Amino acid sequence: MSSPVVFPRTDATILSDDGDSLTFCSTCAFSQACLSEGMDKRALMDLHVLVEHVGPLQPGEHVFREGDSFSAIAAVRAGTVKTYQVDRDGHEQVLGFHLPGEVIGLNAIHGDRYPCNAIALDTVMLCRFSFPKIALLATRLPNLQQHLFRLMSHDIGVASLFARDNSADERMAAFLIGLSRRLAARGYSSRRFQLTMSRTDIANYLRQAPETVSRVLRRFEREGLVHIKQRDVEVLDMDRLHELAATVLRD
Amino acid sequence: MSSPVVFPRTDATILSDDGDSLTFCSTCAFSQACLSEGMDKRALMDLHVLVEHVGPLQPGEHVFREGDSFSAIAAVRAGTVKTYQVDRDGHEQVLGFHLPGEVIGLNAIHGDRYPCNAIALDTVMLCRFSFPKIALLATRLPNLQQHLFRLMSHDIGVASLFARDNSADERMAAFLIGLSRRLAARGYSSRRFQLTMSRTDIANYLRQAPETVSRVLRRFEREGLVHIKQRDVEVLDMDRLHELAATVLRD
DNA sequence: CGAACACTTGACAGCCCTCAACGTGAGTGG
DNA sequence: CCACTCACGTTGAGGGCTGTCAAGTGTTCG
Repeated sequence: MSSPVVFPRTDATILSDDGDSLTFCSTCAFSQACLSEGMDKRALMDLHVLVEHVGPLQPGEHVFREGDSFSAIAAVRAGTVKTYQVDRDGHEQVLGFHLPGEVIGLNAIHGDRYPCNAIALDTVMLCRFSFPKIALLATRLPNLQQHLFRLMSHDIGVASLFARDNSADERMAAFLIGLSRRLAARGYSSRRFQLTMSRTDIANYLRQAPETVSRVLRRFEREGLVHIKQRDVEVLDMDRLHELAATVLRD
Repeated sequence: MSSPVVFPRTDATILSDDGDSLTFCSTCAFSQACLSEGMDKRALMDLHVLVEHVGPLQPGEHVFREGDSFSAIAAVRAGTVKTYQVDRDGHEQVLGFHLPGEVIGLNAIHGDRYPCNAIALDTVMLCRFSFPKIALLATRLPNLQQHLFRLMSHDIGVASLFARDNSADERMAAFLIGLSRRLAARGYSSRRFQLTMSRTDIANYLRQAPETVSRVLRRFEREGLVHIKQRDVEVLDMDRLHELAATVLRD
């Protein structure tokens, strides 16, 4: 909990930028920008020189804290990052869970300070991008600029998903389906995966009581929707789960 | 309701771009970008040539509809624009109310289609910006690029404010305080203003029943927090209202 | 082995949604 | 000027979902 902020002091953890970077980043959030046609080799090198590899971070280590001055965004390379705020009563509010390939820190550009905390839930690897530098580079690389616009535009809609007044069942189903899809998009299994966060974190994210999360998951298990052992999830009936989630995900 | 989509066909409503544009836009969402130092007169002209003045739109007219192909963002110049989605059961979900000086359409960049509908609640004037053009211009004007980044970054955090675990009172107070602040930021009165949206829209936005909105507002009135006549609001006790809203707004 | 923590399960209550009825104001046509 | 209509808003009664409180179980780690 009292671990140091690792973000502003990455010097010790920056890996050398060897030739493997190109393949190393093939699953990164910026791969589309990097690999898209129309970006010449020189430009690609500029982007890769910009990257600082950070980590590994241990569970409980913070990536950045609320109020830290904003200087960089980061793509999750491995592990899960939780973003959260703490209100003046000390209550935690989970804003999101960020999986490999996803970008954190975009909500800090406005305001020049991080508006939330970011903490590693397991062993986390990051790619750090100085924002002034990547923004400058984006003026020379329209594809990169467009990619940044898209990333931010995407995040605008995500937060409002679980703000709806859906039932506990629907939100939980949507949460599981969402995880499944995001993992599948990065090449992981969509049917079997691990919950890297506690029931309490899930409850907090879905705006429910931890007891409700527990009850709903148990009921899902009894009804044959999923099989859950500790934090290992196996989806048994993707269709019915999807049907439940549909009112939240709108599809 | 069945009014045509006015956004893709602005030709008839584009006003001439006379010399008054510079003063006309002084309260616009892009004024900071336009007027900031470091942007030469040539660049400023480029931006102003880009603008298409749209409107006036009548109440009930749509700015764009969900699924329309994305081509432009727009700054609200006057009036209020409501954004909303409709789920497959036909239920409406209000995403936000957009006041003068605020920008709509930023959540459409990702996906190339508008993910929601936008409708005028009263008489609305807009400034329309072709997104490909303004993005291209942003590669030459770092201040403009930075401004677009900030606008999007800001919108990322807004949606998560009214999540469900706050009480009806707290959310209503936060809604009123939020309106008050946003109006004040644009030069309007922070103590007296009009609700341009119906109780039903407010309820939908706050994830409550219309009856709850009605009851809460009446109670606020009985307790001397506000004076409400129809849709005219007068804030009588800003401090107590702010105190109520604090748990939602986090300040 | 014991302590701390996470998770589960049950009982109960409260907030708010639903359903229903009524009041109010604006616009219309006679 | 008034009756009428219709959408919007208000008010009341009742019930369900889920949060709160409490206790018990399982797991991890020193």
